[in-house]
Amino acid sequence: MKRITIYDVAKEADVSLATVSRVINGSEVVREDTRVKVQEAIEKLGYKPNAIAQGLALQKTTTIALIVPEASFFYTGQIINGLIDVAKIYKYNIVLHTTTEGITEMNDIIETIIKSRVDGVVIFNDKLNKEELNTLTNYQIPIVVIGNRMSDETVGSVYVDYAKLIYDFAIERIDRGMKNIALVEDRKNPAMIKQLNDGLKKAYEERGMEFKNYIEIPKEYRSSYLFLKEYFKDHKHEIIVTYRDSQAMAVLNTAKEAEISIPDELEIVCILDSKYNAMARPQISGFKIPDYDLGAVAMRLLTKMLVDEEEVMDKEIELSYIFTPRKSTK
Amino acid sequence: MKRITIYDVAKEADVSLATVSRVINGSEVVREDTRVKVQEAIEKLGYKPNAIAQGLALQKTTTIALIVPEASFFYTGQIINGLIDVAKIYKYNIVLHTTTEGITEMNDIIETIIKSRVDGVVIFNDKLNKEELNTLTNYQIPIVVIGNRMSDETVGSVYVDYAKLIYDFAIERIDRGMKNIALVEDRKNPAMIKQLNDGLKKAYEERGMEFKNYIEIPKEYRSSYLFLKEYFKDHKHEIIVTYRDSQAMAVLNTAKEAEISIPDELEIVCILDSKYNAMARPQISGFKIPDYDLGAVAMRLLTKMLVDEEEVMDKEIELSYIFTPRKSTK
DNA sequence: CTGAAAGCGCTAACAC
DNA sequence: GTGTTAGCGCTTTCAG
Repeated sequence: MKRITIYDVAKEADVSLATVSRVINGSEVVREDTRVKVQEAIEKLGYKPNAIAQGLALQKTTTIALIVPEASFFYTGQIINGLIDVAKIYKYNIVLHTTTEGITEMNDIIETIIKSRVDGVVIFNDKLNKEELNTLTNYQIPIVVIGNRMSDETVGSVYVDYAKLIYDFAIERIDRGMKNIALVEDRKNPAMIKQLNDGLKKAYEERGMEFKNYIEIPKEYRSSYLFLKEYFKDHKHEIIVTYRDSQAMAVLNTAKEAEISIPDELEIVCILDSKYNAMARPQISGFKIPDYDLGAVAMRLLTKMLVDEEEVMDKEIELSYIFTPRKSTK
Repeated sequence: MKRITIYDVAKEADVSLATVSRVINGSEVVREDTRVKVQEAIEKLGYKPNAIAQGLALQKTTTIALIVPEASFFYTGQIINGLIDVAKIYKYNIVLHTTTEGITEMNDIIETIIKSRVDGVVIFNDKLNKEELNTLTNYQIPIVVIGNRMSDETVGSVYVDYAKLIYDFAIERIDRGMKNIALVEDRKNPAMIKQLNDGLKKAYEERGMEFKNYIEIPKEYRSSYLFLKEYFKDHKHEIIVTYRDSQAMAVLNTAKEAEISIPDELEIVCILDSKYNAMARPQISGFKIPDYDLGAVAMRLLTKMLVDEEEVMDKEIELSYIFTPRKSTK
């Protein structure tokens, strides 16, 4: 099947290529019968406009780049779904880039993004430093960050305030007399853990105490599970907070093995809720983070920035969350 | 920052644009000093070649389309990672398309894929019927299917033979006297379940029996869990096979609640293994499917097809699996 | 080894 | 309403 172009259609319909172009783009100024004639020619030849050529002519690709940390599809799947659904509405294509933990290939990614002339980029949380961000903004590429508030004027951000989330939670618990709250490190999400740590610190300070129960997983342990198994031999807390479901389950399993009764002696709370929390026994409490919305709102914000150029107020959008108490909470 | 083009670089370096193009593309025939001169100009101006224009000129986008079912990032994440890693090596970009269960927007997706002039497409399992596939092949777009063997000559496929997998397993168990094996329906993955069902049927037939324990989840139940809770009141099996981890956990939880002892009275096996299987108590046995490899091999196959045009032998690649017995197996 | 010029497929003034 | 034509930014013969 020969590549068929707008010229072929023009010839077939016996009009100029300009007219075909008008028909394709739904321009109003085409007489009905010629429109039909062109449509038929298009149909007959199976013509599909070449988006690349359109992109060149229009200086617009209707494509955005999405950068996500590689391993985390477990946690970002819903966000991506939200993003894609909105992108579909606005006919945007998404090119997917992933960053591998540790390997700083971010420069390569930015390089290909610039070359590919996408209209905008959405990036997950903290994997972007100031300098890299500047490279992008220098090339006038609108950016929306998911997961972190960004103070930068030029980029948008959509996030959940984890510090506030855990702060509110901690204050409430402390005031009910549960002063022994602990937070489990998560090597894969240092930025999140920092926010949680900050929130806890603040809560404790405000109640005239100091937050000390940050449970670090020593490097020599391959998994949280293995470490916690040891940890519980001589540690006790009233509440343990983890970021991911798998860590919550590690706490759950090791606590049970140490014969710590849940929820009577220990409450377990997982920040990032998932269906697996509900499948654990006892079921683990969690915060319902609006992941789908994070993606959808981010994409919506980006399209707005793409249309209104600079004139989008409110480039920082904070979404809220809901605590879902389950059996791991008294 | 003004958009800077190859002309600007040419002017800056005082050469023709043809020469700049040669430098960009690493053509051998450029004298060293002019190459340096051009490089410096590129550096100075911060020039990045416009991939869109290159695409137009070369009739090649170095981009492939990836189509995955929307909800399933949980199960396809690793496959995507494998695919992306290989794509990176060959400098291919990936545009991501998702299909929503039930909604037949496949035609829209195919439409945009054709328009976007990608070099090839990778699609997950069975979400593609013959007709849609033909649309793509008519436009000469190489296709690789992940998850199903395809008999079609023009498309490649990378898959695990689930029928064989479960057949081997069943034969082994039956011969050890465990004749009461059951399979749980999975509405989200009918094609997979069909393969499993076929494999079980074949195994039973060969042993002079009939396979009857296909556990359908009636539509009125919102989750497998709710149904299985009822089911176990008057059903008993020696082995229950599920496709996804969440179903295995539903079996696990409901069986425990029905005071069926695992693994003594009931063995649970999950086809698609995951870390959550290992976190359950007792830990659930599973088959280690080479998901990352499925993606990586698919992408590698596609690049081969892209280069060698038609001349790729062995367009059907079967990958194997490993049974991982855990505590849910005696 | 380098430059001139045609062409990739399409859009958008500008004429008619 | 419709056609003509000049780009969009780059690659690639073909001369020189």
